[in-house]
This record gives sequence, structure tokens and C-alpha cells, in this order.
Amino acid sequence: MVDKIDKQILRLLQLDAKKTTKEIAAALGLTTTPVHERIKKLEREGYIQQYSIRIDRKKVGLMMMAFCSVSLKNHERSFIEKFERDIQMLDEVIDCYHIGGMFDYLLKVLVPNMDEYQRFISKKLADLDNIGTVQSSFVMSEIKHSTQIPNQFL
Amino acid sequence: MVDKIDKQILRLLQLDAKKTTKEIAAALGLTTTPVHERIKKLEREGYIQQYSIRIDRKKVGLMMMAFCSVSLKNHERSFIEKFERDIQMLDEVIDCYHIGGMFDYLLKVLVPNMDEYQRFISKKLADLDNIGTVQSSFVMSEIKHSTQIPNQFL
DNA sequence: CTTGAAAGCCCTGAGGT
DNA sequence: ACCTCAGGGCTTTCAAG
Repeated sequence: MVDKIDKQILRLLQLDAKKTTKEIAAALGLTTTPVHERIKKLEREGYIQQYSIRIDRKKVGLMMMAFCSVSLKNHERSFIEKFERDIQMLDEVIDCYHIGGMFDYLLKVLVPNMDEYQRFISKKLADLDNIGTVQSSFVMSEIKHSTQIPNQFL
Repeated sequence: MVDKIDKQILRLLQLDAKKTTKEIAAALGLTTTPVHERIKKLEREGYIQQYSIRIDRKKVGLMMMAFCSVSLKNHERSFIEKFERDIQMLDEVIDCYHIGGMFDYLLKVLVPNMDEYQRFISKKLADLDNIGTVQSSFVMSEIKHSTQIPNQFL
């Protein structure tokens, strides 16, 4: 379990993972040792899954983002598992969720431009077996892109 | 602009932001100085927007994730701007995209459980002015949750 | 744009309260 | 569970190729 101090550490690291143990300790009124041990524990027990950077996608040429709702034709277990394995191979799909509602899956897709998106849909996605309906929604602007966990829960 | 080496640095840091300058230098066959300067440049010029950690949401009690499609009643500029400002205030909304298609906005929402979700929809979201239709899709499982930028574009 | 070295700070672990 | 303290490694900077 995590206590209040652990949660504060997670919150600070979420905002800036480069913050030093020393800085975090100062912010919490502790010394570096307990902070260091808590961080190691959070890593070991999987609360912290990864240290990463957020990259400006447009600066590296990925101008187009879309959400793609997909429903399958056949819902037998083996078909579902195959689809979920295939999706892992598609680099353009950065997120994929199995959802309840009118569609089966929601995909978040990142590509350089509309041509590449069309190529993705018609050449890569449509090439998978068992694809029923596909419906695309293009992102016009990103209103909010917060860090993972709402502060009220940390 | 970023060259091939910069892109490799971004890729490595995306996978593990704790990698030391020394390790990255070794991986690229360079010394620490040029790598350090390139990283500073990538930070300064905004390619790297943030250093962060990925937290296991379920381990901190956020068992429920949902996508929420929202359409507005009134589409005048001032109403749109108000909605976009209001959304920033809602902690449970971790992502919000202005999209083209049947709805106006797609929200990614994180809450502890169904009760909290209902409270969010009926007390917080519905309390905003100008909300037309709302349609929720619950995430049953996360098939893929990759780091931001597809490797083929780095 | 590269190298190599040097100073300083940080992480990290031992031992004590 | 926290603090003090010290060793070793890393970042960061600078002079020079």
C-alpha cells in the first residue's frame, strides 16, 4: 500500500521526473534517504511503471491524430485474441482499448498526414481478418492532455 | 530540426528517461558531451515537453476508465471557449480532444468506480452549461498503451 | 562537431537514534 | 521510519583539436 507521502512523491515525479531526491525531500520536509527508499519501493512494487519523456508530436512531423472505432465480425475468443495480437504490430496505433458500447475497440492513431492515414486504414487495418465496421474521428485540437493521474486521487 | 542522432536519443529516452547520458553515448558510439548538448537542445527547443513517470492507475485505486463523447448545444465561439475552459477544471478528465464527426469532443475520464463516474457525469459534467448529448463508452481492457511516438517515425 | 578531463553534486548504502 | 555521513558515479562545463 501507499501512504500519503508516497502519493505526494508520485505526484511530484509525475509533474517532473527529473526532480532530484534532494528536491523532493526538501518539499516534503524529509532527508534524501527515506525518499530514496520510498521511490525504490514504488518502482519495485510496480506503482511506477516507467520513466519517460513526453515528445511534441507535431515537432517530429506527426501532424495527424485520429480515433478509430472498430467492430469485429466474429466475436469468438480465438478471433478476438488474434485481433489483439495483430494490433500490437501496428506502430501507428499508440493506444487500443476494448470498450463496451456500439463498437468493440477504440484505437488512437498517429500518422504524419492524411495520405498516411488513408494508407494505414486501407492497407494495414483493412488487411487484418475479421474487421467489421471502421469509423474514424479526426482530432482537430487537443484541448487537454494532462499527466496520467488526477491530482485529487493522489 | 532534428537529425537521425537526435531521433535516436528521443527514442531511447522515451523508453527509459532514467538512462544516463553516458549509457546513451555508449549506445550511439559517442561521448557524453555531444549527447548532453543534444539533450539540452531538445529540451530548450521543446521537442522534449516533459519528463514524467507512468503510474499504474489500478494500483492507486482508479479502477474505472471511460471515454465520453460530448456534443454541445450552442457552437458560437464564446460558448466553445467557455466549455474548453471549464473542462480544464475537471480533474477526472485527463484528456480532451476537439474532434470532427458526430460529436464535438472526446473525453478520457479516470475515476475510482462506477459510483464516482455517475457522480462525475451527473454532478460535474451536466452542471456545465451548453452540454447537448453525452455518450459514455467504458474501457473493459487496455490492449495497448504504448509510449507516445511510433518508432517508425523516430 | 568532437574529445578528454576536472569540479561539484547527487545517489546510494551503512550505521545510529 | 527517520537522520547523519561518506564513497563513488554521474552530470556539467571548459579548453582544445
